[in-house]
Amino acid sequence: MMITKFSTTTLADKVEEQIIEYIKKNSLVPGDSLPNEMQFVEMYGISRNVVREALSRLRMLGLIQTRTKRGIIITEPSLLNGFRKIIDPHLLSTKTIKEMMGMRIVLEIGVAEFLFANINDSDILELEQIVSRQQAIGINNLSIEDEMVFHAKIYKIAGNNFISQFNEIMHPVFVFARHNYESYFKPVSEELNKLGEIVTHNNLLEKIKKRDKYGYQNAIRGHLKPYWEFIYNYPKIKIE
Amino acid sequence: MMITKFSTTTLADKVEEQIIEYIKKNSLVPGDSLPNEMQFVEMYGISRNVVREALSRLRMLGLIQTRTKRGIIITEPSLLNGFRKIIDPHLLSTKTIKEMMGMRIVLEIGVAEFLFANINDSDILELEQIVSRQQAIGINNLSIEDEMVFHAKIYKIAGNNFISQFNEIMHPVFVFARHNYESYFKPVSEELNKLGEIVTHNNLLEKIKKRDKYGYQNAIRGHLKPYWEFIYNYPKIKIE
DNA sequence: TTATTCTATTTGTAGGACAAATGTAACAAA
DNA sequence: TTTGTTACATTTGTCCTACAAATAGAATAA
Repeated sequence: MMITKFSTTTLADKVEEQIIEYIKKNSLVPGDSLPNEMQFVEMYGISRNVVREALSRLRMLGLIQTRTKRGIIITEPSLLNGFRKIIDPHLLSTKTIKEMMGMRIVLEIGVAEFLFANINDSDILELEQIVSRQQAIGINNLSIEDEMVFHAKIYKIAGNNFISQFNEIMHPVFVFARHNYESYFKPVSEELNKLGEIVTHNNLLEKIKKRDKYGYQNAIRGHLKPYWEFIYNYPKIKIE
Repeated sequence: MMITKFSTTTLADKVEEQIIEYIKKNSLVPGDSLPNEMQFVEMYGISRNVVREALSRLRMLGLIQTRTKRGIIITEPSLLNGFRKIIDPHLLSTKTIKEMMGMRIVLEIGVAEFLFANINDSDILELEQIVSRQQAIGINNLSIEDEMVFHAKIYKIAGNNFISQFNEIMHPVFVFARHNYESYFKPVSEELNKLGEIVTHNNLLEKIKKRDKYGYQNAIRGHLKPYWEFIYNYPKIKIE
């Protein structure tokens, strides 16, 4: 098998780069307008198709908006648009999925900083409602969507919209992973259960009520233990 | 001023969506090939230009590769390609920049989990070298690039490539912020200095050597205090 | 001054043409 | 038969022209 020649840069690739460069060079900010298509055609000596391909990409990323007659306007890009589009777990390697899980653990632990800085009594009330609803369902019947409600609320309290979005976008990866690698996750969960090491949302909530940040971070670590195991040990099955 | 009608979905938008849908519906994975351009033209009853615009976007995201005669092949997308392209700090609102800073704090705190799980003696040796080189330069002469070398190494030890990349991509935002909001950061730093609360890389390294995770997380919090201040207090200047 | 109409401009879409690359088949040579 | 070469057909990459749809701004009317 030949080594893949990956040097297939098209004109659209170059023009895309040039236009981004143009924005930076001229210190354009959201609200400013760009040259129109034909001007780019003349500037770079290429066909309108190519310009349109490049602009189409920037449009998708939310970097520009286009309107007839008005031309092209720069907008504040929605940072995670591209990310959202391509996160199809089926397309990700196990390595990448492990990295997503690592990201999840890091975010959950780190976000506790902001969680405990911001939380107030009414937040705790809402968390209690979520938890009691979930206890009614029963821990074993909890779907991953139910599971996520609690964590989404945590992120919301932490007050960082970007991180909330990020977590929401990664969510399908975890759903997929726990389904696709069920033969791994199931015995791990059972083992943890046997050892009495399952950490529930209620356990997390207890720490939150006590405003015990370190306790919470510890508990989160336990709560996400199956991911940790997966990252370090898959495909071997082993619990320390 | 009129309310912006944002419903300008073009055919390219729709076709892009359709093709992503096509991939999911048919459970295609990296290595599989897609219908060629003309087949999409017929499938959706549109012009080749539109198909090419849509494919051009997917190509940019790293979701597909195209080669003459061979057609279109699905590849594992590089998750952060789109993100990397649009992170131009000039285009970001202060709100978004604050969110990036929050992300930075969360990552640095959270990544300590993996840092302390993975670190070995040779890593510590390398960290010592980095720190002593930086001490030679002097803390006040440290450029933000120098500053970043230490943290990049931390992420590398933690062993999550995605997070490393993520941090690297966000880096210019911090460079920009500290430059653009210098009138805020400078007095904050001076105030911290007066209070003797500056946390250096050397301080961090001490905690690492003692394998003191909680101490490290605490120290990181201090190290990133200016960002924390910015998030909560900008444009007001205030240190608790 | 205000409301309406008209016009010119700009993006969105379609379709044709050809160049460049290359997988595949046909053929030739060992 | 196997291997190497050549020719062909297919597919992407680029360019071009044309027209529809939308609309900012000018011209006009009330």
